[in-house]
Amino acid sequence: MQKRITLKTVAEAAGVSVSAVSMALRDHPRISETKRVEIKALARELGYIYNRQAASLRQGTSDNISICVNDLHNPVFLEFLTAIERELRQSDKLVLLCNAREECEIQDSFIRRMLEQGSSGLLLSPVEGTCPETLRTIVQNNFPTVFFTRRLEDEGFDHVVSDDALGVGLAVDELVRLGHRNIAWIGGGQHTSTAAARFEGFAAALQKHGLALTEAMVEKVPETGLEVGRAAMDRILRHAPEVTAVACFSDLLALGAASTCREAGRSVGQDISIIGHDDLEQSVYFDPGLSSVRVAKEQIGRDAARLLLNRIACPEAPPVHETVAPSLILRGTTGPCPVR
Amino acid sequence: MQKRITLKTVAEAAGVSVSAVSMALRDHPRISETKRVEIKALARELGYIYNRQAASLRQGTSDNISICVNDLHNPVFLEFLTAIERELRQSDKLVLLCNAREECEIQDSFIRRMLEQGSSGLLLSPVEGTCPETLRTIVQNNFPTVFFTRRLEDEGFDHVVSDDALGVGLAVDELVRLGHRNIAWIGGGQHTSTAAARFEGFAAALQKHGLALTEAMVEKVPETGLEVGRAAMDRILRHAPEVTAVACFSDLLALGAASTCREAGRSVGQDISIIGHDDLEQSVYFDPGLSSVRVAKEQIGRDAARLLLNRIACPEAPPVHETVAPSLILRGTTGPCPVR
DNA sequence: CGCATGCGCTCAATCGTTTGACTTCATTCT
DNA sequence: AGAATGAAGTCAAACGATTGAGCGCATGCG
Repeated sequence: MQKRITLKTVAEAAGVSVSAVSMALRDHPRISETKRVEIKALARELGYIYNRQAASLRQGTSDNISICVNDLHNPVFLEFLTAIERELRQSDKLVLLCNAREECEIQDSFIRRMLEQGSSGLLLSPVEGTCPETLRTIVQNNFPTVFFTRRLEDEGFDHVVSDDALGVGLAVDELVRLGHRNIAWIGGGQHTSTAAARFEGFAAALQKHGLALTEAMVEKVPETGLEVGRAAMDRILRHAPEVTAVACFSDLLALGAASTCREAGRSVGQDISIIGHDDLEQSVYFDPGLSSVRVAKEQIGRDAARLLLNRIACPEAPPVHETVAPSLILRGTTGPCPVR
Repeated sequence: MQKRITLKTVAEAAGVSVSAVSMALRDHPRISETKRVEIKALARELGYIYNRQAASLRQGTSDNISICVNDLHNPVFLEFLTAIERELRQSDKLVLLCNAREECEIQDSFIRRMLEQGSSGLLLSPVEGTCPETLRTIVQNNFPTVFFTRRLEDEGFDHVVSDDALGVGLAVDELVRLGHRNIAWIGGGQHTSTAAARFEGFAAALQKHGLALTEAMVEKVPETGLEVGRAAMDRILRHAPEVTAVACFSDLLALGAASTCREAGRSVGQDISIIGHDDLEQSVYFDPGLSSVRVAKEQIGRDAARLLLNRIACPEAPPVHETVAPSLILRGTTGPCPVR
């Protein structure tokens, strides 16, 4: 096994100094056109591999960016990631991804590791119950960080989130307009800003329309999976049969709820209306298509990425808080309130 | 903004040499118990952050491992990842993840970047049409690499895959046992080992049972999403109405197909049987539960990770090829062939 | 002709950590 | 007593790329 090809190897082969090679490869003007071409060709031929560890040790910077997502099991995060990566690829940053699976420990060790690796910034959709220790690490090392999808109470950090309360408000308004009076809620049992805001939006909207919020009509489930939605809907059908419409924290919950309704012989969109939240790419393909609150994922991802680049360039700027308005997408799961 | 805290900072504060601090932090026996405790406490107090770039530059090794997945849109890859990460976390390796979104260029630049970063190994579920250039990069730098879920024709690499042909064979056997004679196929239009093997398994099984394979009954779609499955099933219903059972390349396709059938008024599991492949975690929650070929994701992920660690430890060992047998999981979407 | 200018390149220090060689001092063995 | 051993550190040379300073050499100008 031969030794690693370094600048030195190339320099010796080309009969020039190490610095000349370094500069040639980076198109530094101090090196002549002819030499540059020659050196580059030689480097390629020898199979030279740039050593970023050495480079960034010397320079004190790196051009990779870390993303830590609370849980990839919800496909909505994939959509955020796509938008973020699209934006960051343009600036030739490498994106390193971590799926924290809603475990604080995973998130923690990833962040620490990224600091050790010299990552230049972090995009964070924090896990439920993110420990203060983690935040301290970020602050102490002033690690450029932008929160997205979920924010913290601490106002000192940048964040880009959806206007969750507004979104649920839009959903409830539409259900009321369709004549529904007994509207249930599924989701929002997590201790996250998103869960809190969406439920508050629900409660506020009910109040605005003078509707009651009874205990049997609220299912504060702690997760967002399909199966959880199914079970929650089952409880609602049994304990609150008067319900004709359901607003859900997420599309996954809504799809689960719809499946329970169908099983119970209630036609979704006619006997009972269901609205999700997030507007997953695949929600349009369900039968009937899921009505949902469309979170501006493209914009949130893009803006979070840009904000991070700004923050890296200018660490002392005051924190930026961005709240992006969602919109309502109506498909087949919502319809007029059935007459008794 | 203060300068970065380094070993030197800590050493000066503790009144010892830089090497002493380095050794103390790594529990080197040459440092006494008392000094070690003292130095560690001081390092923590000062907020010392280990600089891995410097360390691995010096050592010529790093302890992070890269995973590149062809496309996270299929949730089955999340399940593989979970298994892999579980295994690697034990050995205190950092896992760096890339979603190649089935684009060769993304995969390519990730791999190159990982070489530059000094990643110690790669787990790769290669994108469709992985270019030879990429493989050359891997070989030339003898970058320890294990392929999983999809393999290459090149026998020189390690791989861990499911026995795809066997899996589809099991599915067809079951459908035949249930009395079906007109069995259609959806999927497998991609240029991947998985697509080829699953379709071959289908064709071979039909032949074994003396059944015909007509063109109208084969939908070689190039993707695996829900919507593609829906469209494919639609074409089958129109052009091959005699079909009573469908074997699919993936669960996503199968779920799409099932949705089309329901829409067309065909009761899935009674009028028509559908079998998926992969056995996604969520497939059990659909209504009716999806029958599927269960790929041993836990085992494949675990073994791929272990294989990689072996490969890293021993780069010259002969390549290992592992094929893991899947099993058949029957739920509600399969039933006896309806009598005419 | 002599001196400044600038081009094109080399030199050497540097980033932070690791590690084999070396030092110092105390203790043990012969 | 003198040599040998060992414990607990220190020293300095790496790892590979970058970069400010420096150095010939040719050209231009007065």
